[in-house]
Amino acid sequence: MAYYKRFDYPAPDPAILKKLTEQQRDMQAQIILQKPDFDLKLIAGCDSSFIGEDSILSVFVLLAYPSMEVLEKVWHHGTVQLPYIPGFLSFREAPNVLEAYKKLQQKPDLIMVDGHGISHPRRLGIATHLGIHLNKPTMGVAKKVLVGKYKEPEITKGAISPLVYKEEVIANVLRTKDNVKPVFVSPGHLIDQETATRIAMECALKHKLPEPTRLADHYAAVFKSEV
DNA sequence: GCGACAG
DNA sequence: ATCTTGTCGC
Repeated sequence: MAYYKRFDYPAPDPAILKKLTEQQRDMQAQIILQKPDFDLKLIAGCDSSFIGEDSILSVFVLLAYPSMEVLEKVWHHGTVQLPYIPGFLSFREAPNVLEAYKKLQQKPDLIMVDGHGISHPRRLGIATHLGIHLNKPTMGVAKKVLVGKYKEPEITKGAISPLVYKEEVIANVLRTKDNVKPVFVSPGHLIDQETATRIAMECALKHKLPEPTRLADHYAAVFKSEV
């Protein structure tokens, strides 16, 4: 059996990959990046963790903005159908994430996703993917770069540096805490780069990760013991 | 051909 | 993502 590069995963069926890329092409045409029209009151944080090789646990935490008070936390446990392949993360995780989203009693004005938005080879990171499926403003906060080049931002909190890919700014490298590695903030859908960056900074209290994704990550670990 | 590669 | 020990700093 063919294996994908250095990963020990079976290579995806070429026919499946073709369908995925075609789907991405269609989604590409729908990405809207502009000043959001919402009056931000509710913001959600989203994150997934794995239990074994194909068992996934997705979590949503709903917070009041700007108080950052936790209002709801929901999760969904399921099975993934595809291996992790850089650039195709959303096809592996989004189905389960969408199931978790359905369990929220109240829907947020904006979703902050653990991962990239448009800072992706085809501008379709998981934050963008989810935004299009839900027709909801989304933004991505990633811990590591996927594509693009950047200069290290100043070492002080609040410093930003553009992430450039093919002559285009696709994210802001944002220092959310002094002397700590920066995060990569990019718009997902129905929001613009400036607003996404401002909100990420406003939600960064005492930690590197903004509260929404930090708490989603935290509760993912907590709920894991309940599965 | 050689690295790089979200979670 | 996950597997893992000690270690540095607020």
